[in-house]
Amino acid sequence: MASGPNESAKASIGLDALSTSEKGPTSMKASSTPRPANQTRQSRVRLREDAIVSAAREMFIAYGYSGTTMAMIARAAGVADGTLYTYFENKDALARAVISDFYARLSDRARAGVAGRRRVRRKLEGLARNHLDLLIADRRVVEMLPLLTSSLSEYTGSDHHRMNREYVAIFDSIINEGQASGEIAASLDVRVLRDIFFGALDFGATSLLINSGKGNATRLVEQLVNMIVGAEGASLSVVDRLDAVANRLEAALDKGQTP
Amino acid sequence: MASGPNESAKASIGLDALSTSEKGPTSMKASSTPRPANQTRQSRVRLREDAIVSAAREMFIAYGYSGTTMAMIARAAGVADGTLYTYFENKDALARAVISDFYARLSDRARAGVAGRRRVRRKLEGLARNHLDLLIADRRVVEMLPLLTSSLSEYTGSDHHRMNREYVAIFDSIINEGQASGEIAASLDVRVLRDIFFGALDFGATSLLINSGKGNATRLVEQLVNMIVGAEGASLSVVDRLDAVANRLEAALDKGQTP
DNA sequence: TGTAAAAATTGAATAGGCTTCAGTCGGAAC
DNA sequence: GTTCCGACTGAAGCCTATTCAATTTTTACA
Repeated sequence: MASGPNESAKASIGLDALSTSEKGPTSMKASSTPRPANQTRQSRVRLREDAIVSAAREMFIAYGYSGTTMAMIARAAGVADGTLYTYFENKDALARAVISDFYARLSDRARAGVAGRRRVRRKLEGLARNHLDLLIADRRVVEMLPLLTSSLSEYTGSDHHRMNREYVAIFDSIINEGQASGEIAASLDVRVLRDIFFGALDFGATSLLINSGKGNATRLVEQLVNMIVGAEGASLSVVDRLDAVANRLEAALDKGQTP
Repeated sequence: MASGPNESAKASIGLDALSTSEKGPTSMKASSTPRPANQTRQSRVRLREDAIVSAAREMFIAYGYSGTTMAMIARAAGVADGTLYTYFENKDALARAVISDFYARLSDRARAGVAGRRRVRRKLEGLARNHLDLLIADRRVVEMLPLLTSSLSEYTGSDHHRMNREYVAIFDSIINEGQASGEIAASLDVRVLRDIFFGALDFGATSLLINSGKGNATRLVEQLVNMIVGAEGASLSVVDRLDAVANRLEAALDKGQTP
């Protein structure tokens, strides 16, 4: 419900990265000597891994992190308790896999949503809407993240950090485009815009859930994008525009006077 | 603003509210028949409660929620394990008390910081800076919140919800003032501004911690406030109006030239 | 196809943390 | 001085994450 069936490759990507970095059951031998006979096993393993992650996601969403036990996940995935530990080092690693899966879906959808749009404003709106929708659907998954990063120094360089960077790059490139075309004030710092954009959506998602809002999501997205694309931040840019107006008037006056 | 500043009583308020709603050791008898002799005992109890909450906060900040055990808190507070349960129903309730304490401090500082300033812009800057600083200092405390609200319906009407509303009221009143004076575009929805303001600060705090930023906090606060107070949402319309004015002047000049 | 090696799976046992509760302590009331 | 009552204690109980020896399944190879 919250997520839906695994589209195709997207989940695999996130999980691939995890299975090798966390504690994948796939041996190095398998990757060095890919034999056809191995594929069947690998695909079976992959399938089971997917089943475990899916089961975990559903349980986490339904009961929260501390509210779901490993036994519950095992039962839901149709495996024994111990089997979970063949695929994931511990409960935290399993939760991280769920989050990675979420990120992969988020990025995929974001890229798809942005791709079809021409104007910077529309791209930002699409990105915001997609982010907001997924955030609302999988809120509990996202909320687990701070719990799992015991120290920030350890977060830096982690898989999640990488995935987050990749995702944010989509936003950055839109901002760059907007600043190049003049639709977004060049005086605004991309890093600050990031905080505003994603922070507002994060908070907005929670607000919407608490107030069980309906059309409010649209209002939030619209006003948020307005503040960024309207060339707003810049009282500076207002000054610039005043300059431009003055220039135009002067030019017009000059033209009129010369003859 | 919203209420009176309680320099000394602040922490007590939050804890009072908790100790009665959670599982306070203070009997109803005590409040119905306040005897002088009782006060000593009560004050001792209050002191111990404070000690437990302080110890819990320090442990939570140092080791995170799941990383701190009740035994650790008990040792740090100088009491036996079981004593914790005389004051708080369980680990979650203790964590909630820590968060309530944090909220109380946040509100007090915010009111104090805003009080000395005249201009809307300065008030917002003060509020933002205070919020950011405390968020960075007690990040781990704040991160526990989503964990403790198992269901959003249960959050509504809770102590935290009430405290959050009180705190946000400070922001709201500044926005109202700004919109009345024209410094903030009236077209901007307060609810959306809230999400942007607090969301950006929340995200910004994490960003700053990850990048171990220095002067970046100031930049974030400045640009964020700029986007709100710059009369931005309206900056579009301001720009439009300037354009319109320029057009009219140009047209008038052209007309004057033609003859 | 048959067999040995390797991988995957199992679930009972272990370990550790939250929570309880029967018993002890210390001050207040009279 | 005695009784009473709430505060306090810490060992025991329970629940859950995690381990690991034993078992089953799969693969490799003759």
